[in-house]
Amino acid sequence: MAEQEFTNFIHNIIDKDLAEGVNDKVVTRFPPEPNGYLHIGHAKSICLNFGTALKYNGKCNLRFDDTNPVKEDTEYVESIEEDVRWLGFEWDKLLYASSYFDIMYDCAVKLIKKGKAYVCDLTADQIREYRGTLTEPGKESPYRNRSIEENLDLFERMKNGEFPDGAKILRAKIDMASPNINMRDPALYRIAHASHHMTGDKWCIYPMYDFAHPLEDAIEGITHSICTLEFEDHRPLYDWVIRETEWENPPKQIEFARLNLTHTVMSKRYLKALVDNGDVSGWDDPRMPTIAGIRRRGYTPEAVRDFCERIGVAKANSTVDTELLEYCVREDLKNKTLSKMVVMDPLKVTVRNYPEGQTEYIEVENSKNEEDGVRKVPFSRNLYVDRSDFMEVPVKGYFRLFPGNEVRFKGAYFLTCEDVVKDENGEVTELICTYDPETAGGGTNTGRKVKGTIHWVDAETAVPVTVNAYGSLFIDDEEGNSVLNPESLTVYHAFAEPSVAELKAGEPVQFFRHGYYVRDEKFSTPEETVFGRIVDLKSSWKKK
RNA sequence: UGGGGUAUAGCCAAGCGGUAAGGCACAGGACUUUGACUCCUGCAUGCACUGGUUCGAAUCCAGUUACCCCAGCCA
Repeated sequence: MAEQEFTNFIHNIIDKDLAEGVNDKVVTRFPPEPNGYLHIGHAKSICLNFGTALKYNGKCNLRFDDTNPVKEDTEYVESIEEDVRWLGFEWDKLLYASSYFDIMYDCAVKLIKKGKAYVCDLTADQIREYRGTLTEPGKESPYRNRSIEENLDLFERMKNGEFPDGAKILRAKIDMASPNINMRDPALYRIAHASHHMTGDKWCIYPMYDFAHPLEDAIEGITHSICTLEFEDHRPLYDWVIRETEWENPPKQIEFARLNLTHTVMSKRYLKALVDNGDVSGWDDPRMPTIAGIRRRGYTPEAVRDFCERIGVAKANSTVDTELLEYCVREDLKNKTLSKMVVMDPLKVTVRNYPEGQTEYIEVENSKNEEDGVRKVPFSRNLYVDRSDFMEVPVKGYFRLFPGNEVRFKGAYFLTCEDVVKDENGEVTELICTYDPETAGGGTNTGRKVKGTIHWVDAETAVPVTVNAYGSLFIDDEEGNSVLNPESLTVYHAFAEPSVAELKAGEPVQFFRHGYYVRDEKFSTPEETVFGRIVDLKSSWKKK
């Protein structure tokens, strides 16, 4: 695939900053809070941050924004590292916001000394009342004008653990009448007697996001701090913290719209509920929009990166059609997969005029690319074809198997359906066909043309496999809300040509007509080989 | 009804005063040992709406409308 140059409004900003000498280099960061698994929406942010650094020959850090000990866990740290690496990015430094707690504390003291922060004794409820509303200004806390000395003393005692959770809080002294609620004396430090996954019990006060994040960026020398739209209102506070704590090269916060995908729920809380309720097998269930899930489903990092570039970056809220993601997956897989013959819904075929007990080995190319070579596939009197490749009463335009019609069995012979065997319910259970020995190899030299070519497997040597056909986890209800799709998983007991037994776990393969699949080692057992569907083939026929 | 944002095709998205890129989807057609792949072709007299400025406006100005975000001691 030709590398295309994708650019976006953030690059425009950086170009300008570089041209004007605001910055002489580019340093970005991907700053997840380790409180859950990453999903495809995070992939957009990862590609943006790491990709931007790459484009400008700069650096990008992976930074865990672990300022809230009660929600964070090392398990998530590990999964995040793995996911970023899987996507193919290398961080310059692996960092933790928690390692800056000392510096942050000093910054808070500095603010107090400047008269820009104070310790407030109001309860959470009182603070909410004092904050005012969207349309009415707030009112000042009675503790707002404590002396610097008293604030210093109180804050130190907060740090020393003299007060219980919620008893006191450190606040910025900005403007209780600001139309921007974030500027109405926001909380800087709260008391939380909780054990932190990195710092243990060293601290019992923890910085709030609005205070911590700009400091983290400034400490690391981040030039462009890219975040999502909901933080736009926080930018004045971000800049305030940087300014008041007096940093020389202030980072610039730039906001972009987070990714939404059709038929996909991206909320961490909701995804966790799916896992907890047992609606899915885990965070890495192949139907989950998590990076772990799509990885196990067989999506490739190349495809995900391509997707993230194609969707672009802008400030308009939008919902990208899942079809584009699937297109990217097909696009990547089509040139790196071998093709195999697998019959999902088997229908027995007996080749009436083929010698009983005879088996021949037919040469079939492994893919469109000659360099992938050929393999031998057994053919005999008893075969299976896909039920969907036969229609007793063909609809207009159907050119596969139907009574009296001749089709090509891929790589083998031309076969004509002569008879149909049914059970007592009238179900077709078997097709009686004849083959033309003159058409060996697919009959290119007979001059006769057939419109249909279908895949098949030899009944004697076929390998039984279980195939999980993953569909959309969500569908829209009448109101257009996303609800769980009860048909998100269809299990097929299929028959495959013998060579699929050699397929390795995680190695994508194309099953003719059906799509791209991958062997799922997590489900496979010595007795049962399990494949999962990565993505369907596009077909103009199925839609008619 | 305070503040901050956003509106370009079915879905994304370029565009930054000189006459609407590109991709997905869709529709035709060619090719084909799988109806896939590949390759052609088509797809906004118009950029939320209404005015205005200008030789010229998606781009500038004014007003209007719609949608999103903000009242955690979450991030």
